[in-house]
Amino acid sequence: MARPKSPEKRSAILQAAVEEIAQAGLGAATADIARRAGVASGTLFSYFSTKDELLGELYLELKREVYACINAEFPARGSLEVRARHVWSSFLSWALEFPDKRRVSLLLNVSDRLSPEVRAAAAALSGPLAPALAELEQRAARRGLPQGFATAFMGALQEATMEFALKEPKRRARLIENAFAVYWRAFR
Amino acid sequence: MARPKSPEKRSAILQAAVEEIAQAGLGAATADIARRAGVASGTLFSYFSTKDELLGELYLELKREVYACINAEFPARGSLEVRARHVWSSFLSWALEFPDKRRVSLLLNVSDRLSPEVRAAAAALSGPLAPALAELEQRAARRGLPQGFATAFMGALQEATMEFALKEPKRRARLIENAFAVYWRAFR
Amino acid sequence: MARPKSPEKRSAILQAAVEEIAQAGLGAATADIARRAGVASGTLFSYFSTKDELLGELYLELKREVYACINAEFPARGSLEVRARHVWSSFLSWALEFPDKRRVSLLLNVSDRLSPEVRAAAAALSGPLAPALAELEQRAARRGLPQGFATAFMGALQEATMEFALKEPKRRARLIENAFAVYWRAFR
Amino acid sequence: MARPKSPEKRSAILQAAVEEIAQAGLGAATADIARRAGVASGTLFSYFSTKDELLGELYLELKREVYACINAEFPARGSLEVRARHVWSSFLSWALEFPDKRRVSLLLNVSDRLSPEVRAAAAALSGPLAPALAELEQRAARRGLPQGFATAFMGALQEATMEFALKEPKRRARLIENAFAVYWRAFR
DNA sequence: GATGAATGAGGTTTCATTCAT
DNA sequence: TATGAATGAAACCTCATTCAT
Repeated sequence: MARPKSPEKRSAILQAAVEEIAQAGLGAATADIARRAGVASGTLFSYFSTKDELLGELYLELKREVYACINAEFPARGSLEVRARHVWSSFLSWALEFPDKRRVSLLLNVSDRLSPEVRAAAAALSGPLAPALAELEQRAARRGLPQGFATAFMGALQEATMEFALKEPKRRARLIENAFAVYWRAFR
Repeated sequence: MARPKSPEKRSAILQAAVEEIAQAGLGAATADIARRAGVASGTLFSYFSTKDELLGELYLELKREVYACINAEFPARGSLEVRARHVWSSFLSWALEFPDKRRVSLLLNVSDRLSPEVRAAAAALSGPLAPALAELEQRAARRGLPQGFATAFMGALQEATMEFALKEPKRRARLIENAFAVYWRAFR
Repeated sequence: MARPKSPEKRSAILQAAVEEIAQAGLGAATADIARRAGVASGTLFSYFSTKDELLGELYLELKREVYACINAEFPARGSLEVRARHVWSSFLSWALEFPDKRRVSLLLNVSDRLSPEVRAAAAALSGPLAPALAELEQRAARRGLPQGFATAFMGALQEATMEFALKEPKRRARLIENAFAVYWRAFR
Repeated sequence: MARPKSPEKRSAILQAAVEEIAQAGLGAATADIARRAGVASGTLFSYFSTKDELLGELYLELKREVYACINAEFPARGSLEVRARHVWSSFLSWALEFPDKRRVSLLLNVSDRLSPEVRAAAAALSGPLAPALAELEQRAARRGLPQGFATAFMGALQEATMEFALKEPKRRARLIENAFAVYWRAFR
């Protein structure tokens, strides 16, 4: 199964899935996704043998995209604060530019439809960003917090920040900076 | 009246919904919920006319429960830090004691199946806890953060904390305290 | 079953059935009928052991009512034309005064929910009106038409007349008279 | 296209609907209709998106059929009597040949499940038959009867005739002719 | 006798997936 | 390979009827 003959079609399906799921939730019908992608409903299943496989691939694709975005122009030699701020703001840029993708990513993350394999694969995707996170984790550890906490915390705070940034686009830049200050103060 | 509609049955349905949804997601079948509650499938609809109504009531019930838990023994005359710590730890103990309820609450919150009315009703439920949150918001405002941010931030950080507290029950108490320290440092 | 302790309740149920069925068709829910009648849903079944029994009784009641209306002031000694005209116009008065009852009667008649017994009982209800119809049948027979045709014809023509009388209440009286002329010309 | 949606299947569903509804009324289950048509229950909904749509299409199909039958060999240049007699007898032969279809048509007509659009579309279907009916209406108008009455009257009388023709197939031809004589006498 | 909560079969409709074309 | 018609399990919800109170 799943023999991608045309990468364009594959992308079209994934993109259509984002839009459809952002609107209708994970219950979005495969037929609707296929229609929006401009392919036949059966075709979808020759690219993804199962709806769950589609969801898994979609999740990985979205993760790949965020990480690509964060890793682009990553100031690998900057101070930890500089690197942390980069992670912070480039993720938020991406999330604010593609709110549908972010919502789908969240929905998938919270759902029980992602196999452990997919979750593991997603975790392995972070790339050059990883060392910076590791340093943050060290600081967290010094404060008696477990491995992974700093990252989870950043994610959670970004989540909260997003919500407000979407409501008030005008103050967006300031909000992002001020929220980072909160984060940084906690770990400095 | 022949037989009053029994509050026990209503509770049984809500409780069954929690368990079923925690396991199967919001797509859990009403028939399964009814079966688990020990009532006929039709009975569920005489307590909640619609699946969406059931979900809404469930959400409110869960919110009522957390707030009841937080407001119990609320140190209304303590310092802000004391009150914030109370909110922090009593919420976490509820969430850790009833992880299913927390998960369902989260699932509902993220979903698009809650009517604006329900969301409004849920927001109106916080009670004596409200003034403490308001004070936290004032501090956030002084740091250029929008109204509501402090609360959202606390929620987000609790979310992250939960995840780790569930993984390592033994270090739970320490984790909760340390994570609060992080929170407090950010706003102090 | 079916032990009518309170004739008022029985009537209330039948009246409610008329209104509910006129609006919602024969699929009207017994619970809705009961509610409209101001009795408990279970009570309905102590007056009529089955929905079909209710429908049958309702049909008979309606027939009784039309016939009572037609037979009141029946000009038993008038010419056939006088008597036929009386049947004609008194039926139409009733039908126009109680369009709901007429509609329900029609719906029941066309449906397959009336037992042969009920149909037979209904046919036996016509009373003093019968001889007049018998005379009309004789005339029809002289024209090579089968037993029952004249009556069925009158019913069908009344049906058509009703439809127009309901649309234009102002010309009602003239229409009724003119339509009778058509009927009478056919059999004179 | 993979496989064109087959007109045979569509017809089979409509035909099955006729049979099932003739027997069980408009409440006939879609699943039963599908089974009788030899298709899966879901298939029915790919031909007709809703039960009501099925009913509407069925009504139109039946109307198309009667009109086709009446308009075949229509003596457009005959006298009004000749043309009226053609309408009369061709309708009756259709109705007598397909009593189920006639019953379903009647049931639908009396029900409240036909949208105004469908009723309008049905009315627009009469074709070459229309002018003849118009002439009949003129005659009715001269007798003080409203627009539409002559047609409704013919329908009503046919209804009555049918009933008897079904009971006594042997005298059918004579009955039809004699009943037409009654009609014609009324308007001559 | 009256009530209305409880029942569960059955109704319509959706949708992931298969497979003939 | 791509198509979309076909499938049928399963979902939500209704309702006639029963029966404890």
